[in-house]
Amino acid sequence: MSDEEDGGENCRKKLRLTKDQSAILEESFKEHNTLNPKQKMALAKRLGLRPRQVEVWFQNRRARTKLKQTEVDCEFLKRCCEQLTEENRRLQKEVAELRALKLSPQFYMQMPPPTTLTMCPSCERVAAPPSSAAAQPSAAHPRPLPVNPWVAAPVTIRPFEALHPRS
DNA sequence: GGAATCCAAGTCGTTACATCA
DNA sequence: AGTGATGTAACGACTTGGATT
Repeated sequence: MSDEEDGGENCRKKLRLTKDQSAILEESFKEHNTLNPKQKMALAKRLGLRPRQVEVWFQNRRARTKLKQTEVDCEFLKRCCEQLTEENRRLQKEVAELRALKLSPQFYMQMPPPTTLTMCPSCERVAAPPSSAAAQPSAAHPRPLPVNPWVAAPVTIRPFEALHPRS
């Protein structure tokens, strides 16, 4: 039931390529997503199509591949945004808690142990962490998101005594 | 500079399929 | 269960405009 090659002078629309034709085109597209004129002619001959049809198929395929990839990227960025929003919320909360602690120095001793940066609550200087590895992502705390320069790493403030030990 | 060619982007018309009354 | 109307995604083809040769 093939209406292939009706050969009319004004070969109007010929919709729906056969499964075999589509498969061969897909296979060829996987190898190279653009065709030079020689490849186009050869492929058209092999498929029993006009070179123009092969050309159009490749143009459409590129466009639709790009569209699909854009959708995937968009979805990924959406998830990144959600994660960053959540991290931002968490950090804001942490900052608020630390500010509250700063106003109540008697609670310094009850703070959890430091993990990353150290800061003197009086002079507000940040000291280098005991080990630089502590500031790096680890297997236990991977950072699956792409690097985002606008997102600061979590900050942990050390108690006053840690920066100004009594001799 | 103008013609020819290629490609991306946007669009249109058709087809296949799913859903519903 | 069969059927026609409707909506929608996929697809082939076309048009247009920019870039390149």
